[in-house]
Amino acid sequence: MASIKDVAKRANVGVGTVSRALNHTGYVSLDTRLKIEKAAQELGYTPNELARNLFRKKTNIIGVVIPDLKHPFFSHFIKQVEMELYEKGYKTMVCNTVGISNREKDYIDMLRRNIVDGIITGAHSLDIQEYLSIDKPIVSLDRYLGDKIPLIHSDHRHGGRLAAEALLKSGCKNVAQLGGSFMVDSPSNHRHVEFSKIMKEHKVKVQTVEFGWNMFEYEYFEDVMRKFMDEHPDVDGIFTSDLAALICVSIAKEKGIKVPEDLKIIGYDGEDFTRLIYPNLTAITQDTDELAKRCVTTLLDMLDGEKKIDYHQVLEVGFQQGGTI
Amino acid sequence: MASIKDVAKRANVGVGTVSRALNHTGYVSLDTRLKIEKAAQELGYTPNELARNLFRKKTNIIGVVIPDLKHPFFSHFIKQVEMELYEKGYKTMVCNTVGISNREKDYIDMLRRNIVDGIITGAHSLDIQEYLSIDKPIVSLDRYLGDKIPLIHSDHRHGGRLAAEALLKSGCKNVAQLGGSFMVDSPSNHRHVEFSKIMKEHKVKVQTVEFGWNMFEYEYFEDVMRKFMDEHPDVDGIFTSDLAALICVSIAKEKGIKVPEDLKIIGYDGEDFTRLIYPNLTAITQDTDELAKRCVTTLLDMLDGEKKIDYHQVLEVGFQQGGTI
DNA sequence: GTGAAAGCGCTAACAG
DNA sequence: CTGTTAGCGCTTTCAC
Repeated sequence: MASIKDVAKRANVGVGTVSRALNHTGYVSLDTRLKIEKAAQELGYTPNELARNLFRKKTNIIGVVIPDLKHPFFSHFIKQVEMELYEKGYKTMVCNTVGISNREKDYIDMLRRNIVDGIITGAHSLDIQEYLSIDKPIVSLDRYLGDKIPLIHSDHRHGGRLAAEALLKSGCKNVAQLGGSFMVDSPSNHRHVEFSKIMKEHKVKVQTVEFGWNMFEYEYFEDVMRKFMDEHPDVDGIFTSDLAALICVSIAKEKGIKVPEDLKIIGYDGEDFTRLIYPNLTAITQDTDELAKRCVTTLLDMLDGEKKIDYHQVLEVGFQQGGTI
Repeated sequence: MASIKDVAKRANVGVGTVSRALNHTGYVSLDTRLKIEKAAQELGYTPNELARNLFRKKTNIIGVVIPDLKHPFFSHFIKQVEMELYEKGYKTMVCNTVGISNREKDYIDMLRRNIVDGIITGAHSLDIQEYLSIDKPIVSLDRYLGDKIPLIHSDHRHGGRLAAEALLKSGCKNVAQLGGSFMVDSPSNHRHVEFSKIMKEHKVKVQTVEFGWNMFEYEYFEDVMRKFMDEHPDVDGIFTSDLAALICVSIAKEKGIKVPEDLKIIGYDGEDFTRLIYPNLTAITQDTDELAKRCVTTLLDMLDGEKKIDYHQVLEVGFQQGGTI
């Protein structure tokens, strides 16, 4: 690989001049610039980013840590994050935490080692403690990581309320909610708290089933859902994640349970694939694109250092009227 | 940030010794090692990977270029790739090419700039020419990029055959296949060639609809599928991608067309979400996990330099019997 | 305008 | 066993 030295030699100039010429920084006479460009061209010179990185102490790489790249919500999120980052001149490094303990810690380490300039994390595995000691740019999606780390999430409480109201309005008397692990303190759990609260206020029986910690596999949801439905044939309304909701619709159909007549189902997230069935799944929707955008701009603002940071951003949820309620 | 120099100073030793002690390379007396470890500890020292990278001319980062991170096949693929790479000590950088021209080129540039050690590409946008000039490790999924670049793909020809046979066996007389752009020479298009060939051999009418180039949006598939179904109510068998197939099932239901009685539908890829409907989608399945694994091991073997590389790996496809055929 | 030189933080070779 | 030194390739003063 040709280095800047080779170019300098070939153009009969110093390396500094080559650097200035190629980066359009500082004065270089047209004459020598052309000489340099020609030499660079002939040598097929490409600057070595590694050397630049070392000098600048910056890689322009952002790490994105999420539980499961395959999950519809997260794959949507990361796609959008990647596109936003690209537009701003950054590259995206990804990390699946599911199934492997300590990966989140590895990633924090990458911040320390200067491999990434910042991190957007949507993972829920690590103890908060680990984060408190870091003073590099981190933005969190859906999980409180201390006051120093910006937190961005949908208004899940409102999401829970909307779901509850929809089920109530359609006359449910015995509902259930199945949701992600409540062990971690995440705003995303607020939907279940709120849901439960409203149901109780209306004297409607509500059961809550907790999904296993960091479980995102399709088969797992199916197992849990099937078992639940077998044991509770009397439940007339279910509130759960998109994936589990779709599975629920499918199991209901298999069992000959009429949806929405005998069982109302409402999902959460409202990703694309909930519109792949007919009728569509009724769901509370998150603005995934906007969540991604906020995470990116907030992180880049932190990197910038000048901008004022909003440490707690809450996005509105929506309602997707489908045919399952 | 504390550097190795600081540690050396604090431990009253030379930087070389610190390096050796911390990396367990070369001899260091127990005594000094302890001194060094203590100093490193106290300073909260973490080696700067950037400097290492520069020295080693290696980042341990692999770039993965795919059309669309949100697409179920690709998000599955990339999840698996990421996990395999992590296990082998590599990090994964991702790149969505959809919608943005030239991103693939940007990525190849990253190889030149030493930002990534190698690339796994599943994208279909760039002219092959660009690849021919590269002599760094690249592995291609589903697209022929010249004899120097290992090509890994499913036996799509067989996939097309299986789909055709299934449709024939169930008595279809007038079928259609809708598939990805045929402009690029990709083994994945072979399924349509084979499908068509077999149908013609059996004197069954077959229409072929080509999806737009690099289109992966749900709405787009819905538009195309709906239009097609409106214009061809007489078609009794459809072979298309998972996503489009599911949409097809949904539209059929909406229109009151009985599946599989009046319309047989068979998908391609057989990702998880085809089992989210009841009855499940009948589909030709790819072994996505194995594809990912092969891509990773092949790339790492190239990086290794010692191993013998298999330049053309073809994986068997499977058949998922659902209820749509 | 331009060249020389220092240095980013680390590793490896080479004397001691 | 350990300290010193010479780079890795680039950017940026700082003289000339």
